[in-house]
Amino acid sequence: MIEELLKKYNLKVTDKRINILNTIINLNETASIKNILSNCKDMDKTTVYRNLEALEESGLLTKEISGSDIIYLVNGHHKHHLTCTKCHESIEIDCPFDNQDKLNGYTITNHYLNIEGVCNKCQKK
Amino acid sequence: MIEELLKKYNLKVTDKRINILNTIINLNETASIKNILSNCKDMDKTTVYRNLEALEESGLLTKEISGSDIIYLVNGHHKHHLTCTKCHESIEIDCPFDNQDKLNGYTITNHYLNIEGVCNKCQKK
DNA sequence: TTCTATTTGCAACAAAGTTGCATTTAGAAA
DNA sequence: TTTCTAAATGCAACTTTGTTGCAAATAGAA
Repeated sequence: MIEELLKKYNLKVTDKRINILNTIINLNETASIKNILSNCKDMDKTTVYRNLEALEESGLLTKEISGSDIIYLVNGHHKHHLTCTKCHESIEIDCPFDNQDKLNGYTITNHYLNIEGVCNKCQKK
Repeated sequence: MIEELLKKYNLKVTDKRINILNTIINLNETASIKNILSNCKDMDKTTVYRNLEALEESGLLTKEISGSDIIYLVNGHHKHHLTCTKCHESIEIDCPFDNQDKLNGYTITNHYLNIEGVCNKCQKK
C-alpha cells in the first residue's frame, strides 16, 4: 500500500504524494515526466517536480531511460526492454539474470538491462 | 578514427559531427547535454541537438543515466559491470547479448547491462 | 489541541529544446 | 574537375520544461 511505502522511506504522507505514486504505478513503465504531469493536473507542476526529486532522493523512485524518455519507477519494479532507435517502439524482454542470484561470488541484488536495435518495420524503410 | 566511424553508420562526415563526437569521447562518461553544449560553443545549439538525435538514431550513440544526468556514449565503448553496493568494487562481466544480433525481429545495435550485488568479502562482514 | 517544520500553490522567471526558413556543403554523378 | 542535390547548418523566434522566492496550508509530533 502506498501509505506504508512512504512511511517505509521516512516520507510524510500527503495526498499529493499518494496521487503521484498511484499515477506512476498506473502508467506502468510509461511514467515519463510528461505523462505524470498530464495525469496530475489537480496539482501544481512545482509540487510534482519537487516530489519526484524527494521521492528519488529517498530511494523510493528510480529513473531509467526508456526509448527517448526518462521514466520513473517504484524501486524494484523495473523490467527489461528492447527498443527501436528509429521509431522508439519498445517491447518487454526476458533477461537471463532474472532468475540468477549469484555471479562471480557476488549475491545479485539488482540488475539493469537495456537493448537497442532497429525493428522489423523500420528495417524495411 | 571518427571519420571511419561516421562512414560505418552511413552518416555524412562533417566538421560539426567530428567535433561533437570528439567532445563526447573526451568527456569520457560525463557527456551530459550540458557538458556537450558548453564544449561545442563554436556551433549553434540546434546543430548539436539535431546531430545528437541523428547519431543516436543511427545507433552510433546511446544514452544512459549516470547519477542524475543523461550521458551520451559511443556505441561499443561501454562495458558491463557487476558492482558491489557496499564497497563499490566492480568487475567486468560478459553478457549473453555480446554475440547476438537478432532478437524478436529487431536487429540489435546496442545493449547495456549493469548488475548490482554484494561481493564475497562484504557478505562475510 | 497546539506548534513547527514540511509541503503546497502561485507567479514570475530561467533554462532547455523546437521549428521554419534561407544558406551552405558533402559527396554522388556527369 | 565541375555540377547538382539532398542533407546539414545557423539564425531568430518560439514553445516547452524546469526553478525560485514567498505566503498559505497542513502532517504529525509534543
